[in-house]
Amino acid sequence: MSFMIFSKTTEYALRIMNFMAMDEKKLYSANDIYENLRIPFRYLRKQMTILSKSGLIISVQGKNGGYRISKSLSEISLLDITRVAGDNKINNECFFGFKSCAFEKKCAMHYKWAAVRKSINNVLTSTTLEELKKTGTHNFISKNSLIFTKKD
Amino acid sequence: MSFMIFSKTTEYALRIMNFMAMDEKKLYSANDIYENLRIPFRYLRKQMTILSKSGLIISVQGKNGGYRISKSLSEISLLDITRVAGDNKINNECFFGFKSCAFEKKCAMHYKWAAVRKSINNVLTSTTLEELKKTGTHNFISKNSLIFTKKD
DNA sequence: TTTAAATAATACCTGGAGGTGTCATTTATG
DNA sequence: CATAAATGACACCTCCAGGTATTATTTAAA
Ligand code: SF4
Ligand code: SF4
Repeated sequence: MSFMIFSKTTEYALRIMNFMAMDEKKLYSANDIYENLRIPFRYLRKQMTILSKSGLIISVQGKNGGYRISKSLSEISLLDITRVAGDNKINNECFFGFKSCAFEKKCAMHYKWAAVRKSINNVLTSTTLEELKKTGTHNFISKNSLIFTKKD
Repeated sequence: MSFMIFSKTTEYALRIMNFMAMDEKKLYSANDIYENLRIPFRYLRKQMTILSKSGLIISVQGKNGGYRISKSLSEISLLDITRVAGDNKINNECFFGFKSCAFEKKCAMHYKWAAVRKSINNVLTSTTLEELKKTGTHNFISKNSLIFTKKD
């Protein structure tokens, strides 16, 4: 199952933050997010706690509690989000996955792959939630899908 | 542990093919490859069988047997190699990992990410083992490392 | 002050990628 | 033919990302 770039957890984090960016001042409950994104409820709860510990969102406990984006949308890049789910391995990595280069001279992939990595980093660094908010009509699955999974 | 592009198995396949490209006519035993790449021996054996079933290499059984690249180096692209280890998921995939798009209008990442995917595909499709062979001095770990792991 | 609605903490379960162990089969060579 | 050196087949183990289950804590509001 090779060739993925993001883990499922990272994808979840991206979807969640993108969804919450719809209204950056609103306090979203885990249930609100679940209803729209249908990420497995318990796992979603776990991720919300992690996101809040990361500082990207703040949590409010107790009745009518929930989560809110903690800073200006223009200050949150997609790279910031991908980083909370795991370590950004793409930066110091050889195309072949060698820990230290096996070759005396640079192989043909070295600079080509560096360029790929750079383009990924560029797009993740330069795209903010604010830009994302301006595009796309955010229906998520609630309108698109008639699949209703049970919460528990 | 997000952000990887290739699975370990795919990386192994790339290293193996790249190594065997040093001498495309030579019959390499699994042991030869192990001595140079130090991929866990039993797993390496398993992968060699898979590679040979894929048609990229042929296997010769019996004493003095081994493996040999099955066609011209210029006919084997890196994409061909990455494909044998798993399905090329990057092609039909949304940045957020949605199976079907959640939005009515394209989000800000849609075309940016398509460009990233395209650049990855370009480099994998256009780089062949032949090109790889021309660059890099192939020492692999045998010269670089003094770590000798036991085979069994 | 009691209740209900929310998050937090913690432990556990599961499937699959990566890795091992064992035996069977093939074939060159003495 | 007998042996040794190679690959093939197949079952098993291990670890961890992803997913569940349960109980504790916080707090608004009836
Ligand atoms: S030269 Fe090739 S093998 Fe060496 S680090 Fe760069 S990509 Fe990896
Ligand atoms: S528009 Fe955005 S959400 Fe929709 S498929 Fe493209 S990248 Fe995914």
